[in-house]
Amino acid sequence: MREEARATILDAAEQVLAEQGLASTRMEDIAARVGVSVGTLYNYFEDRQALLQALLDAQGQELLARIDAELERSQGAPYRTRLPGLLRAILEHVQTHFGLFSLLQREDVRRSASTGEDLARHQHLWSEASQRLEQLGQEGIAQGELRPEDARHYPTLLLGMMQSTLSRQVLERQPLPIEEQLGVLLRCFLEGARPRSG
Amino acid sequence: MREEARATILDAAEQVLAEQGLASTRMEDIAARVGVSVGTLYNYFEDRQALLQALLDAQGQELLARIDAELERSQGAPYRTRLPGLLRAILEHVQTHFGLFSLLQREDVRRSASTGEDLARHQHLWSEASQRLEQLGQEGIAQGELRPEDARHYPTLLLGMMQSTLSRQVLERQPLPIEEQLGVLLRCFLEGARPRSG
Amino acid sequence: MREEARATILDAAEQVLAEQGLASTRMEDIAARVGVSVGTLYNYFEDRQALLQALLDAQGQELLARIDAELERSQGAPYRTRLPGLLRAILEHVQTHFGLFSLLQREDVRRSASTGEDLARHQHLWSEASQRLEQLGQEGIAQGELRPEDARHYPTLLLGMMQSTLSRQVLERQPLPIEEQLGVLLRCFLEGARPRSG
Amino acid sequence: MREEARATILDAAEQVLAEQGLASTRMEDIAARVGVSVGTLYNYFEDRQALLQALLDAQGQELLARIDAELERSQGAPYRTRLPGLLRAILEHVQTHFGLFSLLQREDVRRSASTGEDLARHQHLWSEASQRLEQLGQEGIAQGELRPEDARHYPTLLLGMMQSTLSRQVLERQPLPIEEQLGVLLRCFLEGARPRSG
DNA sequence: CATGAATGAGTATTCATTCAT
DNA sequence: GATGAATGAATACTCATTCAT
Repeated sequence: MREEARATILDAAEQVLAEQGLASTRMEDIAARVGVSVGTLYNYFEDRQALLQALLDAQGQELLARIDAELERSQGAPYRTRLPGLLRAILEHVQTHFGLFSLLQREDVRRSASTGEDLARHQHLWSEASQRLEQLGQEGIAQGELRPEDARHYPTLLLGMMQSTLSRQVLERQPLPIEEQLGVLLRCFLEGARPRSG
Repeated sequence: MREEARATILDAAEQVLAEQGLASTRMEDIAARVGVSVGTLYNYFEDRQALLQALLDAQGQELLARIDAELERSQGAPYRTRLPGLLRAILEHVQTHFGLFSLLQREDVRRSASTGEDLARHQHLWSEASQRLEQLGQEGIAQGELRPEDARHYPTLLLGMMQSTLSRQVLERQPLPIEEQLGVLLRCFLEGARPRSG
Repeated sequence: MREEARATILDAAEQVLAEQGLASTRMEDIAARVGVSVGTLYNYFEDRQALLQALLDAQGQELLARIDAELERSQGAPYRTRLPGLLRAILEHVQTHFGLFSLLQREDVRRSASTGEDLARHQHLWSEASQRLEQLGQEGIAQGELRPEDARHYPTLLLGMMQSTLSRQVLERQPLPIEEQLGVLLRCFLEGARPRSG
Repeated sequence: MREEARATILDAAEQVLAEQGLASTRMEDIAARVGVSVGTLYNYFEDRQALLQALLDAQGQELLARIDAELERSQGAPYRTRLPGLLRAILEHVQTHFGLFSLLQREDVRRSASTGEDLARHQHLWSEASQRLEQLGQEGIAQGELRPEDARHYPTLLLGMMQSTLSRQVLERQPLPIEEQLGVLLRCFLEGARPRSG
């Protein structure tokens, strides 16, 4: 199966990339991890760039699929219930693929592309995810759970808080249980840092 | 002046880096931007790594200096006044050096260091900035302006929101006036997204 | 065959080295001589230093092997017969690889090694060869053919005389038949320059 | 004084050369040793090659002068007395400048010269020294102290024995007193290694 | 004359990519 | 389809040399 082989390669690529970083990951490293020779990589991907791109695309698709699945699952539930579910889904995905998630926001991928195609894809993923969050946000507003004022910034802010939280864990090598992260995020996002009187 | 020359080089390096990205910035590009030959770069910096490191260090120092200056200026003022000032200082700096700011969170810098020294420096900058934010946060708590519960996460969350906001502007090529960003950040951070009744 | 390829490269390297000298032999020169591209050299040797080292090692091994073979062959024969055989073996080898032989006594190789490992190997080769000569010398003493007094200097002196003889031939571009060299060496070493009366 | 400055530079050059080797001695190293700037070096020597050449020439001249002085001093004395004096003079000189002496036999110097001029000078020094030894040898023959048969090889052999003796001392880091070296050399050269009966 | 910052040609080394087997 | 040796363009870095001060 062609697709199976591609997936195997992408898995290996993600591992190596997470371990060695973008710049120091050589095609041979990936091949070695898969257990094949470099030539084989080129039978499945046009070139290095295409492989990386495919990896990012795959990750993006997986994340979106996960988001959609969660939204599907919780359909009809109230915003207060759906938001935590969605955030947990994202947190879990991003934590699993943290190495790549960092890469997603990195410029190399953008820059190293001769065309601006990569940038477009990245933008696309980001905006797709934002859209889902925003849609849910509309529900929140409709249910009186969110201030409508800053609505269009909520996705960005939420994603930013998630990322910095995860980054900090990596830097300090102190992983936090997902539930705790979730609690902090929800409290701060929904209630704000200022005490609510009464 | 040796220091002057170093600064000139670092300026050029920042420009080129922001334009071309870490991976595709060659020493010759930087030299060309300064208007000197490669050899000259090596008269001022041990090697490529040292130059990049010096650049990051300089940026870090500048940011911390700016933060400290602002804190100094607003000393004694109430938290509600000081926080916006501090955030504005950070926003302005980061916006000015956005290209590099992205770099700061990129792994290449971490990975390419054999010793892991870079990681340490990055950690250090990050934690220094966080410390300042946290100290101010303590004031906020003391003045009853902040919930003490999630205090240790506030710096991380604030920095994360700032970064994602800036990232989005870059991706969408729609710069936001600083005052507006500030407004969104303060409202969301302090008041939260959920409407405050009454 | 990996070993075959390595040997081919080493052969080419020796030629180029002998023609151009250590300092002006570029990796590309060697590659060109072999008829491959530079990259290929690096498929077989870690780096320039490793290639040179391998070359010296190979030469050393070959010389020692030749010495041992000759000693083996002449085993049991009287000293007066064995010495000429041994010297001829050495002379032939050194004459064949004269370019490299000069290199062996050159400092670059020593100095360029960060670890001093090269020095050790050179010492080792030199002392291995000396040992064989010394052992044979012991036979000579036992058979009453050598004064025991300066025994420990004989190997050094013999090797020195051989080298200077060969050097002179190179400088003056007047090669001497091996048999003649052998004659001079044996007469001078054994009988001395002062006439033996009677 | 122009000549004085040149001499100072050459002294420094010899030191650095002996310490670091030909390949790793940079013009700046020499300048630093003298305590001047690189530019100054170029005020006294055309280029690096010229400086090195001047150094070798100076050494050669010094050695020849020393030999001539010794020959002058011992003029009229019997061969048996003059030879040790001459050898001692050479040994002392070579031991003093051992670093350079090694260099003298190295090919880099020859090869790195675009013209074959260096080779010529080296040949010249070598042959000048040999001539002196040979002349003395003629006396030895005339006085019945030397076999005439191998006369033209004596200088080469003597110089070779001296060099290998010195090399060995360097390699083994066990300096030998000059008198002892002299003894070994004279005995072996004059008497040979084979016992003289009766 | 001395200085030493600037120069830039020259080289070792890497690694994505190809293609004959 | 898999292989992996060969390729060679690309790049960091060095250091002899120059020349304005």
